Amino acid sequence: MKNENYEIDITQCPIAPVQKVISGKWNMVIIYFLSQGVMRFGELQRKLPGVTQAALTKQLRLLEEYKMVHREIYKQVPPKVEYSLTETGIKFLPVLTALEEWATEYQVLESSALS
Amino acid sequence: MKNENYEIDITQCPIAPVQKVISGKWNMVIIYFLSQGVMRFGELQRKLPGVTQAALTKQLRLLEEYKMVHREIYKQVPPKVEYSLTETGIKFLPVLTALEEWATEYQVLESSALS
DNA sequence: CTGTATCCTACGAGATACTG
DNA sequence: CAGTATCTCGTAGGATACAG
Repeated sequence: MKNENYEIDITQCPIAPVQKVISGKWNMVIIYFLSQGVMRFGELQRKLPGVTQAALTKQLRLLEEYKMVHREIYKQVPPKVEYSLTETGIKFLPVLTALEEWATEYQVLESSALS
Repeated sequence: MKNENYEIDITQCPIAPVQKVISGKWNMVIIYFLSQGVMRFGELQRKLPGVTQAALTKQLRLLEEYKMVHREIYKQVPPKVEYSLTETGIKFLPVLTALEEWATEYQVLESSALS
C-alpha cells in the first residue's frame, strides 16, 4: 500500500518512478541543505523561509520513507532530532550538483535573454 | 506577473528558483523523451500513458515558458506541431542523466532492501 | 524543541466535450 | 491532429492551535 496508487509505470522512462522524490516544493531544498551536514529540525526550518512546521514535518517524513534522509532522535528534554542524508541520499548528490550548475546558467539566461 | 507569486527566494539555495521546472508530474518525462529527438504532439502523448491532452498541453506550455522546449508549428491541414529541446533544455540533459543513473540504483534498493 | 491534529485553500491534473 | 474550454476531484501545502 505504498505505490499502488501511483499509476506511472512506464518502462520506457527510467525516471518516472522516482519523479515523486524530486517533486514537492521543499524536497530538493531540504536535500541541498542536508548535504552540507547534519541538521536539527529547527535549523532546517530557519533555512527554509516560509515553510511551516507541519509542512516541513510532512516533507521530512516523505523523504524518510523514500530512504533519502535519516532521522536520529535523542531521547531527552527538550527533544532533539537530527536529520542527515542516508546512503541513498548521498548517492543523489551528483544529481543535485548537476542541477545546481544548470540552475546557475539558467539564471543567467533569465536575467538576460528573457524579458 | 510570472514569478511574483512565487515566494521562494532563498539566496542560500541555488536550486530553489528552478524547483518549478523539475516539479510537475510529466516535466521530466517529457524532457526525457524529447532528448531522444523531435516529436509531434501525438507521439509524445502516446509515450505518456495516462496523460490527457489538456494536461500535456499545459505542461508543454509551461516548459515552453521555461525555455526548455521549442514548439514548431507547421501551418497546414491537418495541423502538425513538433516539439524539441531548446539550448537550455539540452544543457539540462546532464541533470537528467545523473538522475537516471541514480534512479536505476534506487530501484535496486527498493526491490531488495525495502519491504 | 519537535512535533501532531485540524481546517482550509490553491492548484495540479484527469475526464469530457467541442473547434479549426 | 492539435489543440481549447469546463468541470471536478485529490492532494500538497499554508495557518493555527495544541501536546509531550
